[in-house]
Amino acid sequence: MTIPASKGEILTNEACKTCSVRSVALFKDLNPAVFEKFHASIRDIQIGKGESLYTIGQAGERVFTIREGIVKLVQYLPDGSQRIVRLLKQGDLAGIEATSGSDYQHDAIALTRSESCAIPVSTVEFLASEQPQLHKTLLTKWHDALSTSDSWLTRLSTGPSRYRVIRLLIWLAENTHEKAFYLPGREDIGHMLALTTETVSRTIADLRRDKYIELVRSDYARADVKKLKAIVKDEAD
Amino acid sequence: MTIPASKGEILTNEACKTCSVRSVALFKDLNPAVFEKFHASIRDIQIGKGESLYTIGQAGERVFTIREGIVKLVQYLPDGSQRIVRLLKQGDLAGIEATSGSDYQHDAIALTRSESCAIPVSTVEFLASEQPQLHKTLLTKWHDALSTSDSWLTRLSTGPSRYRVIRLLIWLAENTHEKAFYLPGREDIGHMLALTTETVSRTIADLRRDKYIELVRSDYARADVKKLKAIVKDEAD
DNA sequence: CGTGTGCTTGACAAGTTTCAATAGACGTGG
DNA sequence: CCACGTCTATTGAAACTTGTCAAGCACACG
Repeated sequence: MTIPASKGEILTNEACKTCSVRSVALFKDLNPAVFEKFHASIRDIQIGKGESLYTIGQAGERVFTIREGIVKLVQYLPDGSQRIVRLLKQGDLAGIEATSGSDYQHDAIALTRSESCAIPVSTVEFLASEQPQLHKTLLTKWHDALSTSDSWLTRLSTGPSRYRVIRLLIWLAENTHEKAFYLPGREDIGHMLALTTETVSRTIADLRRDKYIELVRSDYARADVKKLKAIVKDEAD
Repeated sequence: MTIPASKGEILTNEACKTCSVRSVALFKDLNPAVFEKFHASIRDIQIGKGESLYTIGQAGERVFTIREGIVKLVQYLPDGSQRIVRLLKQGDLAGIEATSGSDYQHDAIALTRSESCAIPVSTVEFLASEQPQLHKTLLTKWHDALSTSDSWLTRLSTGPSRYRVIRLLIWLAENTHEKAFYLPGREDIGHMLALTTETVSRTIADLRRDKYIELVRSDYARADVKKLKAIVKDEAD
């Protein structure tokens, strides 16, 4: 199921310059002349739903800037049960632990068809030594990851099932530009919130009956974010 | 309750050279001559149980290397309930988000009397520009924080209360050099595991009756780690 | 037009919280 | 030195939430 990163295509320089995530990407502040020299080491990786970018325990040789799609990071307990510890979306960096010389700590699996740039760690390291600003961008990426992790502990793993599901829906709705957002399968949601699929299914069915959310397709939904926030007493925007 | 970091004492250069956490500290690889120039900006901060190193929302001006004690990082939900997202111990870095220019994201409160070194972010930044190795050490610290966060999601926030308590006890026992380890109050444990104090109390009382743990004082315990691991099917050492 | 996969629902069991009361530990001041 | 108040831990009983097991349903795909 894993797609070797080395299999990807090389993107044209032009494609990189007009990239949708350029403004938040790792190399956003990089001197174009310097960047051009290393451009060829970067691969365009496209994977379908259910395919993986990398696997837990693999040597961390590349980081992946997500351009499109949603990727789950999964860890496992000794009994085989799993936990989704984060979702990555446009602009996020997958496999960031590779930049500290570590093996990958998760399975990175696409929830939706995904596009990403695979960047060798050696490229990151070399460019960072030439352009110190990259260090700062990298720290920001670490910071984002840790903030998200903390937020998952505080907001998605605390309180009754209804609140957890609602907070996840708010997150999904607010991290999408379209009116409708991707709604993961009940089992995946369960693995994000430490709940069973049945409990998640009941909760979502309830929220639909109460008109807080509405399915536009089996895996796309629209939500009344304002009302949802009122329920969990989240600060209004 | 917060102790302004600027109030701390200056440590002698000698004290730094023989520091107990020197081998894992931020400046472990630093050229002594360079270090000496910035030594004076570092303060020795000692705080008692219940006092805080910094508070959520404060401008992140310093990072703190913990030399002694246990510090909890706390976040809050809109309804006022709290969640402990990590515990810091000897060698860990508190307030690491300050190095990415962010405000502090938690309340950092001592569970036991604690000693730490307060290092201005400006010092870290300047030294990093002189000694690139420091960048790598810093990335390692970020990586440690994120690994711990992931592990709290996977191991401490998943499964029945008994398993969560046991996994926390294992963590506490393994992160202590003495035979007995610090056992936090039931309420704090509850905030780490997303359980009520009553549930935690019952679970710990049960584990005591079943002889898996034994209190040597109200807040210190000894545990049969091997048996505990067998229960949660953790890989034996 | 079956077959598979994922979603929903029901009924019951198990686990957890809630509310309330009691018991212990500890420090203060009489 | 003991009495008292405070704070934390423990325990019980009832209410509630979530998990488990089992069945039915819907939609997609071959």
